Amino acid sequence: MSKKKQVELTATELFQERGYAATSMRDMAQALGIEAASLYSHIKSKEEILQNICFRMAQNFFDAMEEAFAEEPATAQEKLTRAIVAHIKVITEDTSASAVFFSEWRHLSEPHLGEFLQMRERYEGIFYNILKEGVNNGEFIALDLKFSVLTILSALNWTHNWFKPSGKMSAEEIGKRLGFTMLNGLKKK
Amino acid sequence: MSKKKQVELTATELFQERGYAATSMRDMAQALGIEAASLYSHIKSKEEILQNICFRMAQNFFDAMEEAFAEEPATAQEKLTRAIVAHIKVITEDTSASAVFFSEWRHLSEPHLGEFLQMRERYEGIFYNILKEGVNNGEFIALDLKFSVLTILSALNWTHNWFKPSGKMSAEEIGKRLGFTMLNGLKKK
DNA sequence: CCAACTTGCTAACGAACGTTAGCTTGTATA
DNA sequence: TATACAAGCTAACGTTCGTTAGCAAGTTGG
Repeated sequence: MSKKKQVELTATELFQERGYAATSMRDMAQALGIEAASLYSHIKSKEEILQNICFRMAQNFFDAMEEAFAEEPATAQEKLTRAIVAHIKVITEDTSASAVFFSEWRHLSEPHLGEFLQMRERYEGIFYNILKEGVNNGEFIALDLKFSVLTILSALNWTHNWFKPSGKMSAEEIGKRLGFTMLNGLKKK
Repeated sequence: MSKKKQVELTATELFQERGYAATSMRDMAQALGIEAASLYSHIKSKEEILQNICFRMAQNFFDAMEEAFAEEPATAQEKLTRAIVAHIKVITEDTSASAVFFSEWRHLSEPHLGEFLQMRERYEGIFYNILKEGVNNGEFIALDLKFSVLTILSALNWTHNWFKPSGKMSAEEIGKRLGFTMLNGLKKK
């Protein structure tokens, strides 16, 4: 692994744990066993690390979605399940970067911040369209689309807080369960 | 409103917007139209503000839960719905403080941090027990309890990100809808 | 009215921040 | 072998941070 990759990995963990603003270059350097000034042999700036994390994760989410829909599923339910599974897979592949992605983007400076927010909006639109299709073709109950997209993403996006690779459930399984819960609810029929 | 209350309110909004660590005393002072040093006429320290926010919100959540269960509901479903509604009411009553509560607690120093985490664990236990009761008495499908508590709380806890008092839905309505979605799912029967 | 308190200010402190500059040593390449 | 580059270090910069100290003016209460 390149030193630059190591720097980013260490930074990601520290950003997750302490937050971007509360993580200093000296913290990062110490964790890597070097001096803060030496970090600049590998990176341009502190923010460059954050940008890399945020835009890489954003791209991962879009890639996963593209793969999930490589072949067009027949139903909106299938689409939703696939979208949820894909989303969870990205999160669980790198929970630290996901955590940073979900909460530290606000520290991006312009124009990166604006770009990031646009990407996010586009991504949410994918879920919106799936739900809309499901409501329109009668698969889903009548619902407030925006509200429901946010509810689903809320449930999904907190996964990084508690997912453990060593835990009982695989990412696929978690995704499937979340999909099931979203579609069927908790109540016994 | 007392000046101390104003300081806390302003700080809450800034903490929400920028994060605790990235909000300086000078930022807060500026927003209040005074100098940073003057803040110390009203507060002891920066962290005192954060402590006040976190522990006040924690208490609010417990109070709301106590009120929701003033009379013992008959079913686990009713309990869950009440718990969800109560939870959402607290969040929507003060979305800024809620946002700070959910994400900035990590900046608390010990022993406050430890206390906070204990309170949080106790609160999650309430949802855990409701789900457990529902599963045991056959109201809910067999499920992984921990996973489901986290799913529900995930969905609920992101509400502060998008709830708008001026929006179409009241807090009660949002709570009811979230409860309905959790219990029944999106799928049309 | 006067003393005590409150609330603001300026000035400053010691510490911490992200980063640059210059140097040294090790490594790679022609 | 000599040169160029990489990767580290120390020292330092200018800036920012949370906070304290001392002062002045306004407010409150006896």
